[in-house]
Amino acid sequence: MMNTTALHHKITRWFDHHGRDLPWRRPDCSPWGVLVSEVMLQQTPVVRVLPVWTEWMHRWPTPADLAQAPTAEVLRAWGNLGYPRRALRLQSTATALVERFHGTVPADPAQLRSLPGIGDYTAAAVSSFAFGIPETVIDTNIRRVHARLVNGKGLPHTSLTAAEKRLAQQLMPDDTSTANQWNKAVMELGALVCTARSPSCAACPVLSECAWIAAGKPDPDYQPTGQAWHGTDRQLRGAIMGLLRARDSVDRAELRSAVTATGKLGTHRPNDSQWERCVSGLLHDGLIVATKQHLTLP
DNA sequence: AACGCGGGGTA
DNA sequence: TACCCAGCGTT
Repeated sequence: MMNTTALHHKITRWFDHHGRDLPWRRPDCSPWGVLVSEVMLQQTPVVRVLPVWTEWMHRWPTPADLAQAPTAEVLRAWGNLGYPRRALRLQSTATALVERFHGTVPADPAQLRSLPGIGDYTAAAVSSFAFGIPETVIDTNIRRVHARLVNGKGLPHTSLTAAEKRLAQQLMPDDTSTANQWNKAVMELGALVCTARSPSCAACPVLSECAWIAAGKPDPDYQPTGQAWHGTDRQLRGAIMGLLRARDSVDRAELRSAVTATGKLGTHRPNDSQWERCVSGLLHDGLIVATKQHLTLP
């Protein structure tokens, strides 16, 4: 293992000067605000989350506020962040916080992990960022920095390995305050400098320690297979949700023409089975509800 | 371990 | 066009 103390110093110092001033990082942001930001940031970039988070925290500043909100309004406020099941789970988490934690956010990662939509990453992130508990945080940015800096790989493997977890724990500073700064700093380094596509190695504070640089920046071991979009169920589900966010309801007989008229499907024309599969899937997920004649948000 | 799940910005 | 993004839950 390399000299980790030098890495800690260089990367946290870099963060002090170059870290972004994001609202959920400010000292006056509540743990609830941190939790909301982390859920919104699950697979959605910072720039798209910013305006939605700001409006969200204005409307529902505490878990109790969100728990009491109409779910249809919650889904509309979620807007086009994507993966709207996250919004349902966030409201369910708000209810659980009221019922099980007196309306507060627990600091214990195991208790956080028990909440709907809170996985290993989000539990560790909230525990560290909101409460200063030095949990080992591992997100896609941190994995990529570790893969390059320590292992000399172009990108980490698709799935998180036990070896990666051990490495992340070994790299954690012993000092609590430094450990929490390290979590934020490595994540930010991955987001701003050590990016997936075209990293800005000239701006990197640990360029001279980087195993990937030393190895001649080899290409990733594997070929990423991107998600399809055009014609998929996700596209159609998203188009149906987009229509219902803009309307009170839609007549079931007019669903196809109304969704098609939004233009969100491009040239794709779903067949009967795809329409049926997507509508029943949205019903099953609780993202829409059906009366005899209409579909609406919950 | 692999898959389904949104949507938009970027190279 | 393909890839990427502060992942999670299910199979």
